[in-house]
Amino acid sequence: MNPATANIEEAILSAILAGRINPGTRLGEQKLADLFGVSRTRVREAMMRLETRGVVQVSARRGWYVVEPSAEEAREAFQTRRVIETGLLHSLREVPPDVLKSLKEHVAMERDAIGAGDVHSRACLLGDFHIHLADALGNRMLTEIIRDLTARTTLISMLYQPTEKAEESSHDHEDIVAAMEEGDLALAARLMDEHIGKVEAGLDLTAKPDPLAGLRALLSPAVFAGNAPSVPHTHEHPHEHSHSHGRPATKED
Amino acid sequence: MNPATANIEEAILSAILAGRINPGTRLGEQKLADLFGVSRTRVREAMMRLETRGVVQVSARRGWYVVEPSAEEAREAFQTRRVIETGLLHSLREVPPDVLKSLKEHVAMERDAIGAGDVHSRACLLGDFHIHLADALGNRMLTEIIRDLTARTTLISMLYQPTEKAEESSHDHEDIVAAMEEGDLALAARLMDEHIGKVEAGLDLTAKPDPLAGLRALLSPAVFAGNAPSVPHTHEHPHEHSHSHGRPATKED
DNA sequence: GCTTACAAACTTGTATACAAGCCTGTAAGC
DNA sequence: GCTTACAGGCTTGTATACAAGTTTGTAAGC
Repeated sequence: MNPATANIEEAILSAILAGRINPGTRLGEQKLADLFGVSRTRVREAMMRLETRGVVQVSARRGWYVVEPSAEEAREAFQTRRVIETGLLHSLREVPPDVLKSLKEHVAMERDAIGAGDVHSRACLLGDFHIHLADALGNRMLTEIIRDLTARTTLISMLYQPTEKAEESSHDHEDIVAAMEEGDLALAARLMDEHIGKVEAGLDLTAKPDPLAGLRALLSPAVFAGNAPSVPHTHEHPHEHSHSHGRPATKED
Repeated sequence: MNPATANIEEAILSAILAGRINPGTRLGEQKLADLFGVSRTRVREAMMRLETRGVVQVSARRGWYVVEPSAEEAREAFQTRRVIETGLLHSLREVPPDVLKSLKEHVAMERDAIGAGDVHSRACLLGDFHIHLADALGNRMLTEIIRDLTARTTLISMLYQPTEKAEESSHDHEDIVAAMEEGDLALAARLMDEHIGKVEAGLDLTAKPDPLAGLRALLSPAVFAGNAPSVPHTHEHPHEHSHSHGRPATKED
């Protein structure tokens, strides 16, 4: 594949994984072309690839948007992750020592980031745990699949997660690795199942992603008393939610 | 997505799934554009999407080729399928009656096709069983993932499978469905694991895909006795193997 | 007869121009 | 004051032209 196109694709995907791009964000072709110093053609290629991978969508003649998964799609994504990640642990007969070592190191880094209050790298690390696990197996197909799924669940969390549970997630990861170390992979699989279930349960999927949520929060209660001032022109695209209303970008696990 | 692009993508993918396009086949942009009555632009879009999905590859300024998975990639693909499909069965608590019904119908169709000696639809059906299983769950993400994986394993089978085992595969499918009917999903998962393992074991991954295999078969032993006639010009691309040397296109399961 | 060099044809890579549609801002009419 | 119609700007959709590289066919030289 063209290296420039691959770079754009990778840059956007990892920005999503790191929680640095919000769901619903508009990605204009020309703007990205200028940003990366390439022509629109390349950007379009990258976008179409990302569309195939399920992280962006095109709205005809309006632009490319980072996906905003529906509640239904969220359920599917978590189900899929559960199937694959428990299946992965179940299919293992034993855990290679170097894999175990690198997973333990990863969990240690999670703990440190949480202890240091480093919100950003914490968010990255928590999502990366699962990718790291797949990667450690040396199966690139599986790694890529899980990467794409993680991108989606990251976006889902940004839309639906009302609370942060970084400590709990990290603890779960620790327990999973401990079970792997003891060679009890069935237990590890069960813990993973519960872990993903917990994360999913922590979401509020009934709360439809509300494009106006950020706006409403700004409006005073007087608005609802009848004497409403006209909604100020935000010059914001109706689909482009600014989810950047203070809540740190946390990943789903 | 553009409907024309989607059509091309779908047409090529399903042709691969049906075993009607061989691995290594060259897919020229202009040729496809003429065939589908669209411009090269659309064809390129479809090709890039298929590349993301892992079924075609581009060779710079030479053309697009249907992938020829290496032995290593073949192992990864089967491992991935095993992980996902056993994970899927394990994660099920119970099997909805309508799903069971449709799976039983599918297996019956397999039997009929085998009985009737209908090689082509048999090949289609055997691969479709797995897609059908995922589809029956109503999880579109999982279905698409398995579809892409099945495309790859289909190509792998065409490259490496020395023998056909349609009856055995269909029997395996029957047993899996039977276990599902009895509600013993752990058994179903184990059977699935063994089934995929059997299919993989049936391949000869040591036999590297040989671009000249088809050619050698045509040459008389005299060729190797020293007085070799010059190899006839085949006007065939060096990478374009004509795997269509008699063996019916069989899928891996 | 065999090898090597060269030219022509063909294929993809990339950019750009223009077409088509959507959104926003403004003004006219009620 | 409010609604509706319209124009302008902006963004993607699509095709096409040209650039760059690969393969193939041919002929000259050894």
